[in-house]
Amino acid sequence: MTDQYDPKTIEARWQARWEADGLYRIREDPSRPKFYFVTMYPYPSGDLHIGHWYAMTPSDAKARYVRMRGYNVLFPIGFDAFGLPAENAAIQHGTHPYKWTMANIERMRGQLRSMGAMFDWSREIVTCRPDYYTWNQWFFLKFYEAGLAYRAMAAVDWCPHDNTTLAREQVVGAERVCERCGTPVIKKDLEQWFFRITRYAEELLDFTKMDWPERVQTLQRNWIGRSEGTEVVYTSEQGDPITVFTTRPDTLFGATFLVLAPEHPLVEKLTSPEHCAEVAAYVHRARRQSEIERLAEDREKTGVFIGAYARHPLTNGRIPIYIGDYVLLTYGTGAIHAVPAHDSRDFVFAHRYRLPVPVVIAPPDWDGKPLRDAYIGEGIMVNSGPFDGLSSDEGRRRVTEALVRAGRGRPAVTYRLRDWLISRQRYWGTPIPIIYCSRCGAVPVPYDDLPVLLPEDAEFLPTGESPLRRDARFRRTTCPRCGGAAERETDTMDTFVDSSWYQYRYLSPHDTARPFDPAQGRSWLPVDQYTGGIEHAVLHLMYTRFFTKAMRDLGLVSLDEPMLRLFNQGIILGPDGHRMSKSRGNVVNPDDYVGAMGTDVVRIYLMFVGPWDGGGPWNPKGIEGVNRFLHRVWQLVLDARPSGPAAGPEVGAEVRRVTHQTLKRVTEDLEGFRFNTAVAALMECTNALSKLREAGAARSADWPAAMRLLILMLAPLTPHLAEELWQRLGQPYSVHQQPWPEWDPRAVREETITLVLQVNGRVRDRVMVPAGLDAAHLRDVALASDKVRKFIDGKSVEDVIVVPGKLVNVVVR
RNA sequence: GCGGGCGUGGCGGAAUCCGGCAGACGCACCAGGCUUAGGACCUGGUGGACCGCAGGGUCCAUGGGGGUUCAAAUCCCUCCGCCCGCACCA
Repeated sequence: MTDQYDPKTIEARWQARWEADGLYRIREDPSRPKFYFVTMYPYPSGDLHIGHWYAMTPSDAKARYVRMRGYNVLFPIGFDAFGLPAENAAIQHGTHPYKWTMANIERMRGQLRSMGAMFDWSREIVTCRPDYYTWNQWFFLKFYEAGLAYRAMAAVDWCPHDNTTLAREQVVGAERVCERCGTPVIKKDLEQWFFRITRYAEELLDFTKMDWPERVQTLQRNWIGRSEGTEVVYTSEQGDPITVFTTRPDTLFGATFLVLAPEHPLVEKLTSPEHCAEVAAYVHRARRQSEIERLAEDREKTGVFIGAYARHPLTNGRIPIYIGDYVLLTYGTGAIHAVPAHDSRDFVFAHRYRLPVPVVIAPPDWDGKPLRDAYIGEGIMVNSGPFDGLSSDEGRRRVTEALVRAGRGRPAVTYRLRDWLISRQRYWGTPIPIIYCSRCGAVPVPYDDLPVLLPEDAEFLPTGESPLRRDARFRRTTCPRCGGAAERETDTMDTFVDSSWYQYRYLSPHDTARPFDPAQGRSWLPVDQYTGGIEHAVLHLMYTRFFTKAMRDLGLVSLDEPMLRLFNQGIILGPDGHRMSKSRGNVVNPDDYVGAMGTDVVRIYLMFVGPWDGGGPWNPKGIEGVNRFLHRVWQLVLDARPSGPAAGPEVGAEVRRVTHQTLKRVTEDLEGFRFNTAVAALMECTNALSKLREAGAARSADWPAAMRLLILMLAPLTPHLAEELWQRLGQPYSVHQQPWPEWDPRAVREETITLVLQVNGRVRDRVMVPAGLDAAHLRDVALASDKVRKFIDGKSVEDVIVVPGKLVNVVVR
């Protein structure tokens, strides 16, 4: 009898040994190809929960597999340590965000180590430390110099609960709530800092230089929202050009009025004196309305005539000008021409204000009568002067050409993407390195003065104003340009700035001279494999692409994209099928399971539950299955009792076949992140070997090699168990430095196959035949089968389809 | 409204890319063994209906309907249901 599998003991022992040996400390090694593997770093919220394990342990398994494939794998870890929860928790618990964060990090370090992952801890980063965030400030200054960072007054999204502005990406859903706390967001006019991500809108649409999931590409593409169309220039009767954007220039002759956004700069100038009061009231209401909860917003299209007219660029027709809050200042040109017959919103508006609705695209089967609804499809142009009879497609081109010739328009592209608002009126973030001088204006902090340190003793209760603003010692400074009294910017940066470039900092986390060492960059970049949740599809994953492109244009890297391959794992739900949350009380603590059954069990169970991108509910029962499996592996490998009769050579061949077939499957599955089927294959293999051992296989000369193969295949998935078994078989330390085995095509090959015999596509018989019989032979085998003959009896054989190695289908009539 | 995805046993899922034995692997369940007993463990069974004492056999079945094909969970069309993203975007 062997001793029992005791994960607690062996896991502690091997973790200590690996740590002592620096087994996972990575150095450059020109003799091996590099592989840079990054999994999204955690936010130090307190305890590592099962979701972290679900994200990280399969990543670790894949990284280990790649390492065994001969690559020099860099697999770092760090902490996304700035952000609101720290501040909120600190307020709640009467502690300091720094203390709270660092205590959490300390606890999570221990929990992360308990995963047995091959993180290279010597490269750990913590973003709330000055040695990290100083480089946020450095990037800010670089961006500022390049015109990629700018300050502007804008109506920004404001979360009244968190008391801070949000990036547009952080406002979610039709209800427009704060991504973090779910509070409905309001609008505020504030002077804020932006990163000019729109400069890269077009390039961000190009995904050809990497291999990212279709899903993420689609989300980003939708978010960027590219529209091709035409800019059309109308002219007010006072002579002001009024530019509108349309995707349907073929409907230009149907435009019967213009609508400007209430905030449009021309509104004040164009409004006639007798409409002034009404317009002012509407503008006021619109502005107020945007400050009221958006939930209450009705979808009615309202507007006000401003008493002014414009001239149509092609017909010179006289067109009334309205303002309406359904026109957004921030999209297109902030003004539209309304084509009520062919746009639903304009249709409603026109009916409400009794404006004409001329049809200029004939709907199919149109009877010439007024439309009951806007016809938004394409068709043949009518009532459009010289363009009558053209198709929409042709019309779009020709109308645009006519506008260009007349100097009244041009082809144009518009994006939905807005610049990235990075200012946050909170304490726990990177101070924005800008100084305001009454004489010199906004002055960047000189590089030599970095970092602008976050004062440790600031009062950080949220009041809606930046906490730093009330810290006079922080705020008051002198102008770096003129030396006069000046004030610091008191907003801090969005924490997504931190995560936009952290993969570069891992390369040289202790470099005090620059954000990262370019020599290290040349050895490791780009990230070969990135793993993390889909929830960052339009946030982090777009921001980091932007950062890399900006860094490229600043000459810091020679990459176009930061991460070549991306895999989005799913989310693991509570046992009740709901998202885990403290309030629901369904949070699964991995420590309980690790304590009871061991790390390796939890690791392999998370990989086994289903496809990694699927996620799903945690089933506490299911983990027993893999626990049994690991115990069975232990028994199989170590139980030396001779069992069964002495084996013939065919048993050895079968042992080889089973293990090499498994090796082939596991290799292919790990390549494709299909951990669940890899584990299933290993279970089948173990089951098969157990049976074979009963037939005497343990005495065969092929048995020891099979055991070694089994252990090597388990090494990425259950690193401790594999190391222990490897040692007990007397193999050299460490199993994690062994090359991944290659399967032997000869061993994999079956000598006999099960040939499926069908009649008219229905299975009627299965026969064992030697592998490699040719089609004619297989056909004869099929026609010789009694069961097949029973079904062709009395009918004529029309055809016999032979798929060598698989099946024969006899077609009868 | 626009865009994307998914529907397979009691459950998680496999086979879907590239058409070829549907239900791998595991959970749960049932029966048996072991045990004073329970648990653990081991062995076997387990989609449905029907026929047979039995060995076994027949039919049905991958959300519904249709199509292509010798052959469809897989490809195409259509409907239904669920999920996700965006949303007054001109």
